Amino acid sequence: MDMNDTATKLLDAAQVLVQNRGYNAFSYKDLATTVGIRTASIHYHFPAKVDLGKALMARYSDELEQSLDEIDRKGRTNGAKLKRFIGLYRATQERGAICLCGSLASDLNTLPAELQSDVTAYLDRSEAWVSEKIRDGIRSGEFSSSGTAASIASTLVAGLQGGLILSRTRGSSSTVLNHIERTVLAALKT
Amino acid sequence: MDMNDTATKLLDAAQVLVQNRGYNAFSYKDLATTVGIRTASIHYHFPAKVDLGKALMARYSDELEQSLDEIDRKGRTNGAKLKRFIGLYRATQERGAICLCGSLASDLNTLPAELQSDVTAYLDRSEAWVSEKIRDGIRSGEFSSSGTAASIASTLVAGLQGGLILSRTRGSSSTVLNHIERTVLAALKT
DNA sequence: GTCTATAGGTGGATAGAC
DNA sequence: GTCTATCCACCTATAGAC
Repeated sequence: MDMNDTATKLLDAAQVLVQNRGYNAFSYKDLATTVGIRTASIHYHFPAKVDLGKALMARYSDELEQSLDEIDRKGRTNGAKLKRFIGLYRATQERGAICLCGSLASDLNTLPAELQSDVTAYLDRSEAWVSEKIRDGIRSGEFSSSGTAASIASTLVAGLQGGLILSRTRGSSSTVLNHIERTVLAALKT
Repeated sequence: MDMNDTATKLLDAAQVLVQNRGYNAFSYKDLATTVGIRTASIHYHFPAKVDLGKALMARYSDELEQSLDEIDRKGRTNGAKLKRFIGLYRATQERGAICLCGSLASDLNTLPAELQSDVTAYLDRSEAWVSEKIRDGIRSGEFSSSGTAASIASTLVAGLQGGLILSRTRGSSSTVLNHIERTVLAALKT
């Protein structure tokens, strides 16, 4: 899979546009301008917009799995793994963007059903992974929480998605993600 | 101000549409169909779409102030006040909607600048109010937190906004807001 | 694979009659 | 205040030449 083929360039450009403007606010024309071809040519690679959306979510979900694998390999404690997970969102924030999935989720009711389910699956997967790390940490004594793993995981994922959205109104100096990290990690040491 | 005049009906319909589908995904035609007039007539009340958006935010911000006033009057403790604040979001969730401001914030880069600043102001105000309750609670000894008021306030507001967005992918049985309430209130008793 | 040309629909918005 | 009629820009998508 050539990283410079047209399909990949289109996916890259589309992802930036969705993360910055939303699924309904970008057009094949925007894409065509960015990549340097005509709108009709895009339809050769992605017959309909929903096909582009599906491909976007497929790639984004693959990348999530790779990131989680890497975190599981490199993180030495569950706490360190959670910090690395939060780091994924920080990287998005630094680009002034929001999560691809958060963007799609906020437009959920306007999406084709086949795209909705991909969004749901991604968010479920994120939450399940976080929940697992917290559960492990509680079992091993690393954490000692008064709350359940599910409660804290839910709070973290919601906070990260909302935090990215809020931080765009604050500019690049936003400290929302730091606040969330601190609060959630503190909740794991009660 | 007649609650049944056309302008109010238009605002009501537009608010539902923005909270369910987003600012860019609703049209004057949708509005016209709902209210039972023609699209051209809408322009008499709101010359441009941005005027409608501004009016929507003005009303929503007024309602926030009223709600916060009421909460300050009726809530007996800071903890009770925070629970009531979370209750505002629960009401939105039960309608299957998201916060008007969360919806607009996720489309922020596509909005006219004059609307962007209204969104920012609303979110800042929410966070400032929450922060104040937490600070009061810490001072009075009701709370005993290891985190700062700003950190926890930020986490709560981000969590609520993100929580509403996530809970749409989970259907009406979503318990995200309960999780957030539990986690944040626990963070105030460390 | 990419192009030109075009279709068919929808967007916000305006002019002017009533 | 609401209507009809209309404008022009934009959207996704298709047909068919190259």
